[in-house]
Formats: sequence, structure tokens, C-alpha cells
Amino acid sequence: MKFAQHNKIYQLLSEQIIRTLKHLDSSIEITADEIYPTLSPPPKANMGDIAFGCFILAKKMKQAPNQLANSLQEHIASEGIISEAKAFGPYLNFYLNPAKLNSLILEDILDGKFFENELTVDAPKTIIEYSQPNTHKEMHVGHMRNLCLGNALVNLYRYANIETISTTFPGDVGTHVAKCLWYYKKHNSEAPPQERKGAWLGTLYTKGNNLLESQIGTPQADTNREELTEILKQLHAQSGEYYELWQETKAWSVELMQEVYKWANVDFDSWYWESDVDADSVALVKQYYEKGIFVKDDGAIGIDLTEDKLGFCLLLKSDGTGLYATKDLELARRKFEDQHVEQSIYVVDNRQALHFKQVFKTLEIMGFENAKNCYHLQYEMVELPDGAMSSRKGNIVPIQTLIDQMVAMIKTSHLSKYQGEWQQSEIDLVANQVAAGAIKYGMTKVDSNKKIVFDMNEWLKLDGESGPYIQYVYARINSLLNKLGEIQTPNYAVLTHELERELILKLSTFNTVIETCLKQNKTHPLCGFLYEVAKAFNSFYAECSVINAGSDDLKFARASLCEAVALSLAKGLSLLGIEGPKRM
RNA sequence: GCAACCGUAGCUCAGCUGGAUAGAGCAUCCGCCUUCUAAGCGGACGGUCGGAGGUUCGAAUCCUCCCGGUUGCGCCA
Repeated sequence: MKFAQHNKIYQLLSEQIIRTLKHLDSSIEITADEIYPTLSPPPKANMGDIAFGCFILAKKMKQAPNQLANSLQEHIASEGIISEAKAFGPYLNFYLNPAKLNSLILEDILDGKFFENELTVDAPKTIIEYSQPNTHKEMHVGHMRNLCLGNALVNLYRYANIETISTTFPGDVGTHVAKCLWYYKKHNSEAPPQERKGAWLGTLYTKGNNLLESQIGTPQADTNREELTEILKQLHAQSGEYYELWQETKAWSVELMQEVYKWANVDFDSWYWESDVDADSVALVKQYYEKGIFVKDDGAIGIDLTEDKLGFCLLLKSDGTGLYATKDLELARRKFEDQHVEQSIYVVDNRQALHFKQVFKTLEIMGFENAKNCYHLQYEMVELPDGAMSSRKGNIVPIQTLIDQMVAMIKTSHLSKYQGEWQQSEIDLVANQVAAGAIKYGMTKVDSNKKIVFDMNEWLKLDGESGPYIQYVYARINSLLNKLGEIQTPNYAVLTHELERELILKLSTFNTVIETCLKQNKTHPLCGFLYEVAKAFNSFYAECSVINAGSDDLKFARASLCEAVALSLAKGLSLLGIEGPKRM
């Protein structure tokens, strides 16, 4: 994916550096493509605003970088956006003209243009698949990580103007369903609850699994296997009492999924069901077997990928039924041929790394051109302090439990002071917004290939780097601006305080951060950025009064800065799927 | 056995397409609310970047080997 040169400051500096270089050496050939990417913020604020490392020039001009930095310092004009250029060893650091910098950045942010940049060039139409929960099991906090990650990624792609389809692929068939229905029919004596039947269903799956495991090796085991086979047969044939029960119970699970999606405010452009691709996927494999691309081995059909060090990928069992990989082939075909996507991203945990390598390789051998544009965005698991979570064993933290405890904690320890002052509906709304902020930020702030060990008590602590810390800044600014009323057109040149400058420079890097996220398919750089902006704002807020700024000029300029911060935070949070509360 | 990912402060992490003195949060300790929301701000303490080699003017970052942890590897999904 190609990215545009969207940073205006870097553009201006690149131009001025090139002009100076040509003045020094008229024969030099150098373009903004070479200078622009080497510009970066210096490590410490007192070292300047933007740094230019002269390393690439050193090679080109056969001079020591320190020397080049010195001679550039001497010859570069302090005009336009540059107020001073100073050499620090091999670096030429620029101090920017506050009046120019401030209006360049703040005006763009305030009128919204800043967030409408064309970040990418000729980006391919993309489909992002995320959230593949199983029906007949309860959704737990592990699923939440996938959901938050996938949703944020879709938002980031769309922000960058990349045509993007979001899709989900729930597992509504398979042995886990059979086990659940088996227990439900043969052993359960409880009546289904009125509410949240899907969660109850999940407990039946766990009970069924435990019962089956405990009976392994007993005479009962043979009967169990026969009963499970019969259930699977009926589901496959799409008729019989178990098929009817499947339809009824699946709806309960889907209701549960949709509740979670609604709470998290995510939606999918298309839903693919495993049960729906099953038959077609078997037919697809048979078709390619006829073509001679797949081979029969030991009564089963598959493809030998040992040359690519991917082993043998089994596609049809000896009984003629398909597997997970089988379905993924048909699903990919539909994405390519029905949705006409050029790029396909799968947000799935890293235990499936080999599976996707096999699937992508197989698609390539089958002749799908865009197989090379398939990408498995793997992420590490969410675990409990005493090990992996497993619906099978039943040691899970349901998503709803996390939400309920988070909302309750926020109400008692933070919003109780507004009892009687705010309407109950607003307290409920804000509690849910803040809970979503804490959960979504918590799930997206660490690198996706790092494990998260889930500890409820830790998650309920909302100080320090957290979603609510950022939301708090948004709420503070909102109430400040409300108190202030009408803002007159500001003179941005008066914003010269060090904390103001730091804040504006930080804001100017917004799109660069998004670019980093997109290049790596990661969300944590955005989280870190929002936290840094919020932190810079809190320092500014503690130090610089807006309402009592001393002069109207400064008051209005600071108010505009606050507004720009609020707009940037709101935009960034929205990409993570988080709302900024009006007050909290 | 093979493969992938992880290893940075007491804990949780950022920094990794090589570049300036390795940064945050939590915890601990010390300060700051009669003034725009203290879910806040300021400060202190805290590091052989898992180990050893190599490449380079320069390595937490790239390469090789080793150690430790997690996960996956033909009829589950």
C-alpha cells in the first residue's frame, strides 16, 4: 500500500531543505520522496520541533553528516515556517515559527480538513473478517479482543479512504453444537430461562462436554458416540427433531451475539455462516480433486504442501465431510468472486497461523490471483492468571460479566456524586460509554501479538493510561467550552507557551500515527498517541488558564486549541469505537 | 523433532523499516484542590534491553547460535 505525503509541515520543510541544498550544490539530485520520510520529532522538546538527520545526504554528498548539518544551518533561510535551524551533531533541528505552525495545524483541524486527507494511493478494495464466535457457547472476554481489534481496523481502513467490507463468520455447526444439543435433550432437566438463553446454552455445552469426558472408557461411551453421530447426521441432512432444535437454539446464541455487537456498537456488512458454506465447500474440493489439483491419501482428500514446508492439508475426511480449512476455501472464493475484493484480511488468533498459511497456499495453487493478498492478522490470546480460558472446561469470564462489573463500578465510585443532579438516563449512558472506553482501549492498547492476562481487579482500575483518562479530557474540554460560550476568531500567534507548542506539534502527527497503524495492521500506536495527547493536554490545563488567560486574544486562542484537542481525541477515539462523553 | 510468536524498570507495556542521554503506566515515597471537572497535575526512586558472538561510523532494533516461556504440527474447530 502506498501512502501520500500528507504532513504539511514535513512538506514545507522538505521543500526548503531541497532549495538550500541546490543552492549549495547545483548538481545535486534530490527529491522530497527522500527527505520527507527522514523528518521526525526530536527526542526532547528543548531540542527543537522537527529533526532532520543528515545521514542520507552524507552518502549522497560524500561529506560527514555533522559537517552537512552545520553547513545547512548556516545557509538555510529562517523564513516561512522555519524560525530557526540549529545543528545538533548529525541532526539539523528546526524551531518552527509559532504563528505559521499554529494556524497551519489548528485551522485544518477546526474546519475538519485535517481528517479528510487522502492518506493512501490506489488502495485495493479490502474485506476484513473478524469475530468468529461459536453458537451454543458463551462469548467471553477473549472474543472481545478480536471484536475490538477488528472493528478498529475496519475504522482505520475506512478513515484512510480504503473501500472496506466488514464480515463475520460464526461457527454454527460442528461437534460442539452436537454436544450441546445432546446434553440439552438427554440430560438437562432445567427449563430455559426467560432471558439470555444463549448464555444458558453455553453452560449446557460445558456440562455436556464434562459429562462426555467423564464417561470415556465406560460402557456409556459407545451409546454417547452413537447419539452424537445421530445428531450430526440430522444436522447435516437438515431434518429431524435435532435439526429443529438446532434452529431454535441457534437463534438464542445469535441473539446473544447481537446483544454484544450492539453494546460494542459494531456491525457487519455481511454475515457468513459455517452451515451455509459447508455443502458448497465440499463440492468445491471435489471439483478441484477432479481437476487433479487435490489428491486422495488414506481414503481422504487433501493437498500435499510439504514442498512449502506446510505439511499435508486435509480437506475431505474419509467419510466425505469437510473440515475447517475446507470451509475457508469456499469462503475465500465467495469473497473474491462475489464481493470482488482484492485484499482479504483475517483477524483470527495466532493458534491458526499454520491453518491460514495452508489455506492461502492452497488458494494460490487453485489459481486465485488474490491469494497473495490474503493476510492473517494474528493476535495473542486473552488468558486467566491460572491459564487459558476454555468454554469446554467452563473457566471463562463472559463478556457480559465484565460489562456489568465495569458499569456497576463506574456508577458507584465515579458517578454517584451526580445522583440527583443528572437524569438517571444520562448516568446510565455515561457509565456505558466509559465502560466501553475502558474495555475497548484495554483490548487495543497492547501490541496484538502480546498475550493479555485478564485479571478483573486490574481491569476495574481506571487510572493512568486508560480509555477513561482520554475520555476525561474530552469531557473537561466540553464543559470548559460550554462555560466560555461564543469564541471569537483567534490570533493563533499568541500560543507560544511551551506546553501549547508541544500540544500542537503532537496534534500535527495524527495522520502519521494512522499511517503507522495501517502499515502494520496494528491499533496500539493510535492508543499511545491519544494517551500522549491527553497527557499533554492535562499538563497544559494544569498550567495555563483559559478563562483567566489575561487577555481576550490568549483566551480565544487557547479555547480554539482546546477545541482542536477535543476534535482530535473524538476522531481518534471513534476509530477505536469509543465515544467521548459530554461530561463525566 | 520442526515451525511461529514472546523475553526491555518490582509488575504491565512502548520504542524494533539501525541513529541523539532507552520512555510510559502501575506500585512505593514526597508535594499540589477558597480559581476552567483531583477519573487530575508536579517531583523522587527504579534498567548488565534474556545470554554470547557477528555486521556497522553507530545495535534494544539487523544476522547466527544458545537459554527461558507460549502455541501449533493428517481425519476437532
